[in-house]
Amino acid sequence: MNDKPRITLSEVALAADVSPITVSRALRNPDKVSAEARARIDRAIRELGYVPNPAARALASGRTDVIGVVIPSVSNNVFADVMRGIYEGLEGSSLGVQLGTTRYSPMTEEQLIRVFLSQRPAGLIVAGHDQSPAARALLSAAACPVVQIMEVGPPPIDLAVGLSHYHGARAGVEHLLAQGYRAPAFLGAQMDPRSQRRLAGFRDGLAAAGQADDPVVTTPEPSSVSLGCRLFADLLARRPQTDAVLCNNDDLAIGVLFEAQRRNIRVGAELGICGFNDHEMMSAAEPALTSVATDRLSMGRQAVRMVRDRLTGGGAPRGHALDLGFRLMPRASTARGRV
Amino acid sequence: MNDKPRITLSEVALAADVSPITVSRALRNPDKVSAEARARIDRAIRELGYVPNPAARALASGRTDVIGVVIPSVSNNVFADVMRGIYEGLEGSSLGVQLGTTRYSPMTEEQLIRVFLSQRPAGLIVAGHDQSPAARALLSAAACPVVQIMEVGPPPIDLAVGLSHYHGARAGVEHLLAQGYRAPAFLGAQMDPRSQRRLAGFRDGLAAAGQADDPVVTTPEPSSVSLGCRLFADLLARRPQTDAVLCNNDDLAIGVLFEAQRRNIRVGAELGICGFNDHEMMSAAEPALTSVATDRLSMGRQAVRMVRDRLTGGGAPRGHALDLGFRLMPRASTARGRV
DNA sequence: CTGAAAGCGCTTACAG
DNA sequence: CTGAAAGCGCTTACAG
Repeated sequence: MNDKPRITLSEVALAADVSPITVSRALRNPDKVSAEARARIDRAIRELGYVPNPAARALASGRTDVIGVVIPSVSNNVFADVMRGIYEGLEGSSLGVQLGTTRYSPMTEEQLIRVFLSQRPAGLIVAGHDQSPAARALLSAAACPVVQIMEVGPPPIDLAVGLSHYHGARAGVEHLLAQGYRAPAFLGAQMDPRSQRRLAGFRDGLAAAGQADDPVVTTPEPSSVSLGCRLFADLLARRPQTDAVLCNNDDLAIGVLFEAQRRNIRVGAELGICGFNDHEMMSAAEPALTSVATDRLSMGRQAVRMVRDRLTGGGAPRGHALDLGFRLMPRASTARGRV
Repeated sequence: MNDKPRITLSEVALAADVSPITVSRALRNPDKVSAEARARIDRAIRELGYVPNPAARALASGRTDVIGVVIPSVSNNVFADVMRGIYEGLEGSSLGVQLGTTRYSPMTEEQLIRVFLSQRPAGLIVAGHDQSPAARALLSAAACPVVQIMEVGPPPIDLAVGLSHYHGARAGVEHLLAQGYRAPAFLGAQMDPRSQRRLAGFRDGLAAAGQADDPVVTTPEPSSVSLGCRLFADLLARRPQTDAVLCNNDDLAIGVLFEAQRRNIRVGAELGICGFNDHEMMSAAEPALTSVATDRLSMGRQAVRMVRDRLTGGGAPRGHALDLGFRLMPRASTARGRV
């Protein structure tokens, strides 16, 4: 591995016959440098293949061109979508991403926030509102914009973008009841704070409709299609009269669909299924599955936009929360009348 | 946003009554510092809440504690799994991840590699073997370990871990033929280099069995379940005698399953379906779907391990490629005899 | 529009 | 086992 000596800003300056400061300026505020100087500098940069050293820049300026992103997991397709939105939002900027995953542990999250903040990032994007008190204190005192994503409702530490999971789930259960299902149940995995809020929405929706029992099957295990099969089997064993399920997310809903098919239960007519997030596969399924649609992509995009707006001087004031809402997508899986 | 002045190494040194160098050493090689000094330093660090400045460290040492990861996309669940493996492999180290996505563009990939390399990362993990010539040149000259993931076969630039997509797909089509299907077809989306290799494996497998026609439907669009439905519909319109499909990946296979159900085609008996990767949902589906299993998680883990081993002095020699293999998982969707 | 000086917070050899 | 000196490659005020 050869360590070819890097080209530095001073060498560019020498080649362009200006001072290093002027090169630095040409890189950051090109319009504050004369056109002639700029031309010579650009040429020198190109010919020498100069690439700025971000560590030196960060040390000298006390800032970094990196947005820290702290999420529970990358292999959860909800966060995968959010990440894609973040990358899309970053396009055209020189900002990079430093990604950390908490595996749903507030301790790990706090540790990551501490480390990320110590690098003086350009901004921080963190999932949810349930940080540890110490983490919240760090974020409140942060010298950069902080965006809490996924959820709105609790007052943001700085900025927030997301939706109300409580109301999304409540809309789901209300839809099931409106379709004429009498004994809806809730299936949940992972049970992170957003899932808890969805469960609360489900319970309140049921209670408002005068339903007394509490038909809920949850597990802390990470969500999956096969888990959906298992949870549904458990549910039927414990509460055979169940005629509809609101699933914590779409994976579980697909699992319920498969398990119902295995048992020759007619989905729609005999069993209503509603998912959450409206993953692309929901509308492709047979029968098509009802879900509560969320816009993970724009969640990521908007989070980056909020950081970028702050960086360019403007941006929303501290305390601003952007509610992206949700949309119930009724499909054949909750069409009780039909068939 | 208050900019509270950071604690520096010198302040820790002052508090611990040693020189800054000793603090630095205690941080990097604790066993080269006396136990007493170490105790005082640890205490000072804790009490002052000192966090090292990575930019200063990077500038002074010419190195960074970050592994650059360059992949096509984060919202593809194959890469999501790989990323999780990478994070698992990182546990217990102080290394971070800088993630870049190429959106399947070799130009963007080259640009990312250039930028990442300019930051002198601890290592670089890049997807595939199809970098631009300029990118290959950069990687060959890199001062850090470079691991090409996803695939083995082409000689690695430095290190590689993956599997042969050609042989995986070939095993898939051979299985379909062995099960007695007469007219298998190939369905492909995205068609990145790995997909192309799978297609080649399919074609060679067919040809070896004496099949003359070339039943292939592909699209450059990103893969999805609904795309699987559409491609299968196209395929049936163009080649009604098709009695089995080898899908480029599991999303498409699930789409084929749903579309077959919609058309009352009996999966298994009338139509064989084989996916690729063996996503968790394949075994949960009804009927369970055959797939070629790949181990994305250990791909990520092993890639990190290779970097870490190099960093600690040892590690595999340049040119080493680790073949993780694949495993055909025969299930009901290709059980032609049954039903 | 341009530049000389100082400094960001560490680590690297080199001594002892 | 410990430390004094120099320097990594930039940017920040401050002048002019």
